[in-house]
Amino acid sequence: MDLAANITEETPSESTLKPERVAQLIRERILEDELSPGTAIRERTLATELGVSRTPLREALKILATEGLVELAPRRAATVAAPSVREQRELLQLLGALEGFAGALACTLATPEDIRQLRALHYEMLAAYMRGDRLAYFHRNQDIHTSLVAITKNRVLIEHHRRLNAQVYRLRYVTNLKTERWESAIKEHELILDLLERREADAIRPVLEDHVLKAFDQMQRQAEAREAEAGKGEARKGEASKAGAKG
Amino acid sequence: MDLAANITEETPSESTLKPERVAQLIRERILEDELSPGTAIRERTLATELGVSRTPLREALKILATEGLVELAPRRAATVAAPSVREQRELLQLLGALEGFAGALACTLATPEDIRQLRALHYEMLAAYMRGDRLAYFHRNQDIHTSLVAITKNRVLIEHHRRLNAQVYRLRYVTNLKTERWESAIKEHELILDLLERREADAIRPVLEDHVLKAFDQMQRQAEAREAEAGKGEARKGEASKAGAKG
DNA sequence: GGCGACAGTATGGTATACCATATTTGCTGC
DNA sequence: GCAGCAAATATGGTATACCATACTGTCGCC
Repeated sequence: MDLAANITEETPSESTLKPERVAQLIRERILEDELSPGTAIRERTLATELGVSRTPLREALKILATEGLVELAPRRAATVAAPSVREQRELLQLLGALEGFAGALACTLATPEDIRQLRALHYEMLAAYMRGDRLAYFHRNQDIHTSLVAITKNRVLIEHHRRLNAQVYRLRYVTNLKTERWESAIKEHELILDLLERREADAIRPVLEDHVLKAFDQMQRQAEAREAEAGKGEARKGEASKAGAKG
Repeated sequence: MDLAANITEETPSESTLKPERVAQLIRERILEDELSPGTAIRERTLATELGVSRTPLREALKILATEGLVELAPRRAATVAAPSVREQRELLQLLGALEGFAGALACTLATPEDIRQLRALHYEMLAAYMRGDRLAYFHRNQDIHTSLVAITKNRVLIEHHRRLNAQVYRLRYVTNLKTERWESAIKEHELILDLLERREADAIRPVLEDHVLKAFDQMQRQAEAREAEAGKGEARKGEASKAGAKG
């Protein structure tokens, strides 16, 4: 029973509860692709690995399932969510809707300082682009979208956006990195900033709504083209999330 | 140990898991106001009452907390969520945004059959209005909004809308019933249906976005007026949910 | 040789026991 | 009489033990 000293937190039970910390740990593993979509989560295994018992781990899994990051089936191991192409598109569509609404609101609410901050992030993103630093580019890109939503000061909106973003995080990562859409994406960002500065709520909304979806659809076309070309060779799943893992 | 036969489900462990069933039970109690906002949820008490142990109950609470229906604080009893006025407005604003987006989408996607169904619900709502059946009126109203969102076929959107709706359910109930806004609300519904039929996505969106918010703001004004009039007399909380109970 | 059934094992589901902490109450001292 | 502290109790947090079920591997029968 003494092998439970794995985590070695300095504050054993301070402000955040264990299930939430555990959930955060798993969240990070999922977002960092240490736990890839479709992976079965063995409760005893992961619990021992994290140095906790199954009870808080299971509560964490319930949280993550409600957030849509893992999928629970009765009497079956929890699996890291592997949204179908259809669901991926649904997620991005809603994400775009939220960002479009946020952008329209931001046209009223954004202070000059807010806009300056966004432009700063935009330039940092450009810098990363020039350096070819794809990870930094990706993160600045995320920051811009997150900051735009944050301008609304609507915490409920911010939270829903955060969750949706987490659900498509890997996807956006791949989308942003694997496509040759950088130029147009950057142009769109510049357009968005301009419209925000000119307070054109009606114009900014459709741009934001389509922004991520466009990237997705283009990625889809590329993926289909690649598939048609390669023929087979490990289709990198992502399609049928309910397919058995064995076989 | 044999007193666990309280629930008396015909299928003890079929498709739905216990924590989710428990969550649903608590959800219903919250929506039906058996558990009113701010109420402390005693784990042992409620667990015994529901005929389950604390383990699935706690998992259910984690689910409900993630959905925003209950609030968890470290080492403190879970409480039924009591959103502040500010958060209530944020919730309604996002709800409106989702419905506005859904309505715009529906202008493209809705089949004549969909629109007929909506009109049917609308007339049922009018019937309830004429009868003075406030509960039926409320439910038909809910059905209309839910059906409109369902037209999009976007399950992610539908689910987020459902959750937001649950969070403001009581609120909308009160809003719809306690205000003298029936006429204008009905007029708005008729406008919405007309615009949907004429496929005017750009016009329908702002109507839906403001629809619920308008009702809320009017209710707020009425509440303030009533408060100013009554002076004191049990302010029916709803304001500061984080305020200490002691003092 | 293949298919099916049965048994053993592993895994998720639930209950319970135990622990730490927070709250409350009563006692004591000022 | 009030305030503060201490102890007891109640309550949430976690671990573990036990149970039911699903999966797997093997054996036997067709």
